[in-house]
Amino acid sequence: MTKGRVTVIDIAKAAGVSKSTVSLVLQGSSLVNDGTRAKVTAVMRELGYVYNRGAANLRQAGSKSKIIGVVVNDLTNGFFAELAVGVDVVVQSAGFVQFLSNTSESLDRQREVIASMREHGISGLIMSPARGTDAEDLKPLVSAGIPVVVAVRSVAGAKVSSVVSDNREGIFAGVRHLASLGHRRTAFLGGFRDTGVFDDRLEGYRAAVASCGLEFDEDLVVDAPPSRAGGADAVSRALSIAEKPTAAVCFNDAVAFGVCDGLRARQLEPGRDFAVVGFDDVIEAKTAVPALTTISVDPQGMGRRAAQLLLKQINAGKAEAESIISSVRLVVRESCGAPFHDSLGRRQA
Amino acid sequence: MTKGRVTVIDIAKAAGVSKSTVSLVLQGSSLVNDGTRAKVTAVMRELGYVYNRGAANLRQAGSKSKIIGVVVNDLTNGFFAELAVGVDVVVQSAGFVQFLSNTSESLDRQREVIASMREHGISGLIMSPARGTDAEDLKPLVSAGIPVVVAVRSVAGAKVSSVVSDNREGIFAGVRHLASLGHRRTAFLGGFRDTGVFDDRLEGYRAAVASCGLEFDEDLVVDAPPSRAGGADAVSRALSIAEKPTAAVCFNDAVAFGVCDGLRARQLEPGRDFAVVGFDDVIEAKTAVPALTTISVDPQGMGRRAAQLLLKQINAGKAEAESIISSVRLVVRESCGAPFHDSLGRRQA
DNA sequence: CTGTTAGCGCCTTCAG
DNA sequence: CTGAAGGCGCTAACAG
Repeated sequence: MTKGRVTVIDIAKAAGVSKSTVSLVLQGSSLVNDGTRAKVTAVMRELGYVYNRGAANLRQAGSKSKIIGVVVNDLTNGFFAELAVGVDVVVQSAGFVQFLSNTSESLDRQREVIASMREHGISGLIMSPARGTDAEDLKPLVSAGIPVVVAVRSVAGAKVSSVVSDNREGIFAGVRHLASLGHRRTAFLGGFRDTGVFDDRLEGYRAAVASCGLEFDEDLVVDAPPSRAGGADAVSRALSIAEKPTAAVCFNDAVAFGVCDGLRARQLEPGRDFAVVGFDDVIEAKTAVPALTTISVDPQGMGRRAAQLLLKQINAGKAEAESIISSVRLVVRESCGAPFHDSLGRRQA
Repeated sequence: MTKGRVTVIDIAKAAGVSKSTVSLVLQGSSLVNDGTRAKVTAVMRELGYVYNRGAANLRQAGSKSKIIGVVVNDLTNGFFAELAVGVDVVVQSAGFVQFLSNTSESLDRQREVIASMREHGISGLIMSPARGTDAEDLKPLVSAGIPVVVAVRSVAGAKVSSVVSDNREGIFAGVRHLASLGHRRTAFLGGFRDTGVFDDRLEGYRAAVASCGLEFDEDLVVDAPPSRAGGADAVSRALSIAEKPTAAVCFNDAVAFGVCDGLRARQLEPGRDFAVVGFDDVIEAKTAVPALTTISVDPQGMGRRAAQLLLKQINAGKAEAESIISSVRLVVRESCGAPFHDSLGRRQA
């Protein structure tokens, strides 16, 4: 049974037709007699034939491999896992399969996996780039005519399509929401300063502060790793300054959770003693009993959109880069309350 | 620059050697002059040559495609995302790439992706099977000589290797831990009854109850979807019975979080008014300020082990199925306390 | 509608 | 150490 692979020739012989006929059946061509087709498919099933895409792909001039590469900076982060799932959904239903690799924010690793993917002849690439990714890194891809879509994080100067969320607007809305509840000192917590996403969100923060007639205070911007631990750290630093904030918008939900941890460690109840707004809506937030008000982006949706964009470009042969800014939504959870605070972060009345 | 693909012929011509020489260089053969090798590699870089694995693979009799398939039932679940990352780590460092697909527990989808992967000539498959996966589903793979490793969930009757955690022992330890703290009525919450994992864990529960000289009460076993919402539901059902439990071991961490949600909704503080033990250690638990005592399994570690096992089998050509039972660890978090309770779940003293 | 004839890009003899 | 053939499994023209 394991006597070498079953090929079109085998099934042609067994079905008493020629290989070309088999090939036509394989491609669902209408040029073949229904009876013949039935017989051929029957034989294929019987012999346990499996199509060899590698060979087909080799023959077919171009490189329509039906495989698309997906590179993610941190699959361990629920947000990116959801993104990958979103991509997978449309990729799968389009008859493609996805190479998925995790870079753990390592540029070297990213280079390696992209190289490896190229060797396998991917017909397109979707990536949420590792921090520090340069337009130069994508250069070889685009000059080889491989469509690329970057997601979540954009790569400055790269002539590729992108799907990013409306970072500026999200934070803007969050800060204004808090301001409308009476908060006059809202901190911006978490995130790495060397990223475009941080820049965009910080810009939203500044804009909102300005538009509310408040004063921008550099001390209220506390960078930290975008993790739960980072959030706990950030809030403790934020609360150690003279004029304490009474609320915070967080770089992402992981940070927000960490901020809650940090608050509780100081006997402050998030949502009651200190208002917290998260960003990104990772898994926990979705499946949870409401805990935080969040600026919600739909990672699966972004993944789907990125994949659709990529497929469009693959099918179109060649199209210029296109950018999608995925809109965000402020989700106010009733249960987290919206207290007014004094300048020490204590609840008023 | 996009004038068709650069092939070995192109680079041979440009370097003034024959294609075979180039081929030898590609495989790092020692049969080639150092000077020649240098020149060839230089030309390769210059012309932007990319190795075509598809073609190589086609020629090389067998099907050592350097790609391994990974099928996961729910990538959205941090546990499985970690598993995939673990697999990726060793797969990548072995020079393979991974096809990763998500089945969302759909058997149809699972069949499709496996078929698709076969067409692409995967040299091995790692899967955490969708619920209801049958030994029959894996039959074609094994009879085609493709090594398969199932992870997390075993498939009864399938002659494939597996890497599962010690479910029985984990729950056993959890229940005994609670008993040692004085809990005499510990519930077992969450999980689907139609899975082998549930069976194993339930068996551990029964064994522990017996070994502690307690009475087994069917009412204390509450099945529910292994999600946060399921956990909230399960605990509310568990607390609605006459003789209330004072503690619970949970099917997994998602359930445990849900249980905490449910407790808080009833003004009970988890860890103080009701002891909760989680299982699986998904991301939240690891990055969190300690919240729960958990029965900890290391999903990345399982992924790594599964991948190593698979690679071993791939390299060995053929080996019989091998099973690894990944040990678990009871992690007691100080901060969650270990209170004694009365039969109403109220804290004593 | 079906059979024949060439290769896709690469790797493996097998001689030079 | 290098060059010349042949073929992996499949598809793309053409003939029949």
